[in-house]
Amino acid sequence: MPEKQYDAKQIEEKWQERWKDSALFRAEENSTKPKYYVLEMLPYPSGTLHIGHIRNYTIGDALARYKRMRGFNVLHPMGWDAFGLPAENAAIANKRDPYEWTMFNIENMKRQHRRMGFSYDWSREVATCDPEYYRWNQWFFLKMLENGLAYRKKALVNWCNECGTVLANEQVVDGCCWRHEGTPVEQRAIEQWFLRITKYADELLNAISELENGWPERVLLMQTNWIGRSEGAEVDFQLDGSGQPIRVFTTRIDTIFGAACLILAPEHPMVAELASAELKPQVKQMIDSRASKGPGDVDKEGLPTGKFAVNPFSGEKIPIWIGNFVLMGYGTGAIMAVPAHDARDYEFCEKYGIEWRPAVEPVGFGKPIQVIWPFVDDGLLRESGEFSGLPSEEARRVMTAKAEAEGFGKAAVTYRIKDWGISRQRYWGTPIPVIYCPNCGIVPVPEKDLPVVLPLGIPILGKGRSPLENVPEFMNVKCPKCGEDARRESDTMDTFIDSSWYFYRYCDPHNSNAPFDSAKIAYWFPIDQYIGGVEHAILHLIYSRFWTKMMRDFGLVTNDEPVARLFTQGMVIKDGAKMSKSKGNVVSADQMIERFGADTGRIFELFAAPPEKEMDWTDAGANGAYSFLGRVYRYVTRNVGQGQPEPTDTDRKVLRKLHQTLQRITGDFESRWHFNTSIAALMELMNALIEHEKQISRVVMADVLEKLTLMLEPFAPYLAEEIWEEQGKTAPVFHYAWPEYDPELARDEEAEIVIQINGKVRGRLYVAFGTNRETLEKQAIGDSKIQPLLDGKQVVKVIVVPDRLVNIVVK
RNA sequence: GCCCGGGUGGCGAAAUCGGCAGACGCAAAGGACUUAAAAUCCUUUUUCCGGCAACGGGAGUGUGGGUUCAAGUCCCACCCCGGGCACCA
Repeated sequence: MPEKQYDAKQIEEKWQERWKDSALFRAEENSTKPKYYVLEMLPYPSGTLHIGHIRNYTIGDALARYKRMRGFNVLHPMGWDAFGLPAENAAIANKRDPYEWTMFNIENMKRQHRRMGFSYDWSREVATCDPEYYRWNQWFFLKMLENGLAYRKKALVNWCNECGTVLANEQVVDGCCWRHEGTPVEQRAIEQWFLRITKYADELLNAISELENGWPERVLLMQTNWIGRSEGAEVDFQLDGSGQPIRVFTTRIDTIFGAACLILAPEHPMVAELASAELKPQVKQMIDSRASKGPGDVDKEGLPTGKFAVNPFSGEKIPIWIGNFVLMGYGTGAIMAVPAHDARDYEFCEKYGIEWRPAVEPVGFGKPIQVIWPFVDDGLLRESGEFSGLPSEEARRVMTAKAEAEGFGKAAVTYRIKDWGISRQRYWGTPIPVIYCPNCGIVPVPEKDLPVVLPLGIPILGKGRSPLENVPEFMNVKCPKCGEDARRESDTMDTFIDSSWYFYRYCDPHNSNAPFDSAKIAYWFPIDQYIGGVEHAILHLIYSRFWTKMMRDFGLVTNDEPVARLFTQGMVIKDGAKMSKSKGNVVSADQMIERFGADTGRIFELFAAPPEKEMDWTDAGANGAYSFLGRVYRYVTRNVGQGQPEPTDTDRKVLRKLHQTLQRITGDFESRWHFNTSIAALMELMNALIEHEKQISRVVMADVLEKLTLMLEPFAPYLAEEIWEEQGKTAPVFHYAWPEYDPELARDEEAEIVIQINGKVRGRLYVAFGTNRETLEKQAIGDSKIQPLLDGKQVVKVIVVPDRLVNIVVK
């Protein structure tokens, strides 16, 4: 057959037409096959896919296609994280309605996904801005409200002036808004809705050990740090005079005899009574200046109250200060400062000349050791009354017990994680389903009235208050309890709620009676492989785990965790630089496909680097991937039905290479996921096939072409389908089984034995596999190249590693 | 400051269990085909020394030490780069 030129565009358009609107990639409903749920994090519909997004989906799609060929019932869905600020900001900037803007983007990105050939089950597509989706956000919220997991309180919250809304703690980066890098986050006191994620803090932490096999260690570490469990004790100091207790939290109760002063956060409730009239303006200033401070170190500042507190262990009176570095939101908002054993306390007390003394000394060897203050490690207690001489660890136990027995303290655990503030003073999100009634107070919207539909086509103007406040048809409502005039909640939910459970909805996307059918969840969950960027290590991935545990406690699901295995792929950069709009180096999927084709993009993204590492997109590199695919296409088209009529000597060699390739790629899928080496293996196979092109028999040629196509399918599906058809076979390729490799065929004919002298390679032997040590040693020493080198030397030792090497140690 | 990653040719990388460092690709150089270009194909390509050559020899995986017959891989110290956390008491 004459060879044909590779025309990616023509091939890809042809197959897109055939795949369109077909049920080819649908997951089966009542299958006897084992299930496999592979999922890539759903995108925000920002407008266009670029080569950075594509990597994520290419990895997932390769896996989905491979697993189908391995006989799994694969669920591989896609959807849209469609609520959020960018839609609203675009609406303000371009006067476009957020709904229309979002829908337009979804259509465009879906077109790009199809063009890339990703094998999604589009019948399960979910867009989170669809009332049929977000009504279940509201439904969950009501259940949480009922169960005390959602509550409203006035709290200091993170406020971004640019967004004009509140941010969750997880959305504050370096003291600035995660979306506006230069905008410091302010602290404001606002009435907010919170979800009690802290109730699950311990479980979220403990279950991390069960995820260790499937999740990247660094993600688990980040979550561990984020939850920030810390064990210690709460201890009451008494206000000198009134005897009123001031509670502090400490992890180092063993150092309490070294407490030099008590320091309260400026927002601490007792500051009101402790601070004199002339001090109060300074306290207010301290609060304000910290609120407006950006990232970086804030200098420690303190204000003396002139009042004293009594140390419950030593009876000593120590001064009470107010300090800007003490956080109201952590522990009790008050600390005991032990400068001898804490770097921050040391800095503070040195600055203000507060006297201090040590309470713990290093465990020495009888000799006095030079101690550098502060000494923050454990040691032996000194000058600590009855506890002197005890090691720190024991002292903590004994002293906590004493505090508990005498009623001035107890063992306590605090967490860094705080409850999840979900109120956003924004339009484009899920309306929070509550009504404020002048008579009845907070009234949940009855379940039968869900969804509370977000009104469309409304004017979006300023910032600071939800645009919904200006929509009377939405705001004015009768109280469901008493029927009086009432108002709706105008805040909407944080969009991280949408993404906390979307992957459950994929299992039952059109259910109008419940968020999903629990039986379907029991079949599909947990997600076997989740793939996304590491930037979601704490936000999305901790919320999702929380949501799953909450649903489990409501009896909706039986799994404890949503995701069995997580893979975080590396970033895509362009010519060594980060892609960004301002640099103008963002390559859209469309541009890439026009120039190289979807298959080339997929192959190159996998080939250029292992998937967890950063990947540098260069057009020259992509060109290399293109010529590889061209070589494959031309080779197949000119060799279909060709070959020597009789078996040849070369057949064995070619089959060996084929089965070695199969072995490597299968191994990459099953364990390492280093698809860069999979593609390299395919290239090596092609090189070998080209080298031996004319010496391969017809039978072997047909076999090799078939298996080559099957192996290509997860990576370059368009080309695979095309050359499958060229071979006279019936599409689609992924309905055929992944080829098994034959270890007998894959094995090399002879073992190549390296002969070393003192660790340096000096020669080689070719022997049968399994040749014994004695024979190898004899042959190596007797080798004609080796003999002269041993002349006049004394052989000290010979190390023989069968099938690998012989190392002769000489003197 | 603390906690994770990582450092291998001109570049992206490979070496899966301590056993031949640099597979595969890019770029570069030379050549074939072509009126020409593109495309395609062939050859060379870690570095230094010797040789017309086949080839031979030395060095080499951030730096310095160590373990071992053998180290990119294990151990200790340090340097640099990337990421996370950062007054969390």
